[in-house]
Amino acid sequence: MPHAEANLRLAADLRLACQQVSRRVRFEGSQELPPHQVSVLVKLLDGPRRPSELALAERVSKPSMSRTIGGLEKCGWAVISDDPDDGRQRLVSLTEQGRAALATTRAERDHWMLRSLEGLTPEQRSLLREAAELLSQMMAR
Amino acid sequence: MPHAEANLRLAADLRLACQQVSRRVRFEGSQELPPHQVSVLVKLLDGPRRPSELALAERVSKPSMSRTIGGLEKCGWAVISDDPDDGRQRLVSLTEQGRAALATTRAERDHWMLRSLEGLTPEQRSLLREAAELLSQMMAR
DNA sequence: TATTGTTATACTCTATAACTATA
DNA sequence: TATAGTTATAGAGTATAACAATA
Repeated sequence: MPHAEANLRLAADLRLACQQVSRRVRFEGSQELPPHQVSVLVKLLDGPRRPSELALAERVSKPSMSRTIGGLEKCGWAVISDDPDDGRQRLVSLTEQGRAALATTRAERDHWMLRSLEGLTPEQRSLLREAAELLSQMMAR
Repeated sequence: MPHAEANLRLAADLRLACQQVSRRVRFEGSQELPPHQVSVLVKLLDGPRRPSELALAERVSKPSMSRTIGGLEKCGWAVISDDPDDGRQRLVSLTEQGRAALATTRAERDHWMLRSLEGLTPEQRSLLREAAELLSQMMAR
């Protein structure tokens, strides 16, 4: 079946292309914040979260998340407060400095991507716009 | 200028989509080989490489690469030999087992991507094929 | 007794600095 | 003296197991 082969090649090429973009964005786009911190800060944009929620969402262990949010607090990018209703639980919240640090990192990465788009035709940009939307939908499923 | 804003949004969306694909491929696609080992094994596919070449290409320090290739050798996925012409230099080569381990990991990751493509129309697949090719060209520059 | 989170401990990958061997 | 690579050591980030506090 030639369809199956073409699909597999598409899968391989698309995966490699996305991984290459991702890798280069991370290495060349910015060195401000490490990836695991960025990922947690992004989740905190929507509002405060409990450590175990974050650990589950980030697919890391609870001790690892303890350490990560400890680092964020130490840097002044998040604050950890006690839950008044349940003494076992805690709540991690983004600070203004954290929001600013995240914005800087994101802007740097976007700028790297923007430079990669230089020289493309309007048709090529349109193609990538549609592809980005489709990929985003696929990943949301 | 509305063009600049649209381009920035494209850059941000495309970056996020690629990073999301990359992240999920890595977490959900396979656990066989760690990313830094995969990356080195891929470079060895083209032929033997010197440790310092690999360190430069991977953007890691020479001691870090020493450790990585030491691990590859210990697992039987690469062999490290001396250069007969220059006693300072060494050469890292892929073994058949290394080639097989890499193929397995890649197949697992491609399969994950293939599942993500399920349910797409021929037009959508065609869109992603063109996008993958374009992204690949952009990253090669 | 179950749940939330932290501490204790260890492993991996990273780095810089110091060292060995060769040119 | 310069270069290729390794060893020494330390700093992150990860994990599991054991613990403390609370429900």
